[in-house]
Amino acid sequence: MILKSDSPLDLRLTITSGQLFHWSEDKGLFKIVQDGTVLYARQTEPCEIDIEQAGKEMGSSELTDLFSLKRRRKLVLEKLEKDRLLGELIPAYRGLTIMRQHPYECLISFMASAMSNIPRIMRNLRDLRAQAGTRITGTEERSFPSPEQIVELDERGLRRIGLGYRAKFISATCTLLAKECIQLSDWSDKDTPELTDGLIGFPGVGRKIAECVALFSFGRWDAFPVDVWVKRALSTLNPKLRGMSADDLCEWGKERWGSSAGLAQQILFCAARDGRISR
DNA sequence: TTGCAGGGGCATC
DNA sequence: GATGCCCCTGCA
Repeated sequence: MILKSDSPLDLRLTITSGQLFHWSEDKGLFKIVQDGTVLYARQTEPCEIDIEQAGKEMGSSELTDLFSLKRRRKLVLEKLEKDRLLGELIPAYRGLTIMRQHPYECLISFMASAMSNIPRIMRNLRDLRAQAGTRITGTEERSFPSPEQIVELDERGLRRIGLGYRAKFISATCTLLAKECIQLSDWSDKDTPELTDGLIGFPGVGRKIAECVALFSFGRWDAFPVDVWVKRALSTLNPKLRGMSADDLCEWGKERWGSSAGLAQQILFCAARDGRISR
């Protein structure tokens, strides 16, 4: 299946931008595992991605949604380009978009990311899938385990994977999800503050993770997760922000960029990580 | 070898 | 609101 975008869409930039953990690459072919599906995606043109899949088939509208192709990204970028802090960074990240992941998988994945680093996070999550997930037919991959499967694995199993102190939180959150039969997708009707407050209700989930889940799985482009990279980027670009707490910077970012805050955040994160914002 | 930081959160003060 | 602790890894 061919996915077409009305503006440049950089598959590599998007997949490797730190928003998604369940992927691997072989010579430009990206394999993405999510929600019982394995996607094999390749960039064919600047605005075009070729996708094949195995397991639970996604329809074209679901794939369009996954890559946020219905969003007016061009308008968002035009707005950010006029911003004094971000303007010069935009050309390098024009093809970057925000994907829309499965909410539950996104939540647990970002819980696993706390005080970690990307290679380790991806390894932990790959091991978690391998040990507790269900085989996806037609592939060697296993899906992300359900809350029940993680509860069964137990905190000890999660610790053996190397999740450390995160194991207790992940186990407790999955116990809650299973016992209360909570479907996070039912939370789509909530406005963003209500949604993030609800997510913060889970053990081990604070402001940062809640904003990530709102942005990366509920399509809330008004969310603004602040991690150490974004914090560093902001204090370099605007010294007045130095010393502000992550929570205050979160408010500041939402205030400044509104419905474009999420993409602004992702650009700041990538630029800081890529060394484009000199310290 | 040791020390430290890495996409946080929570309890305690 | 600040501080210490949670657990593990990779890197200097």
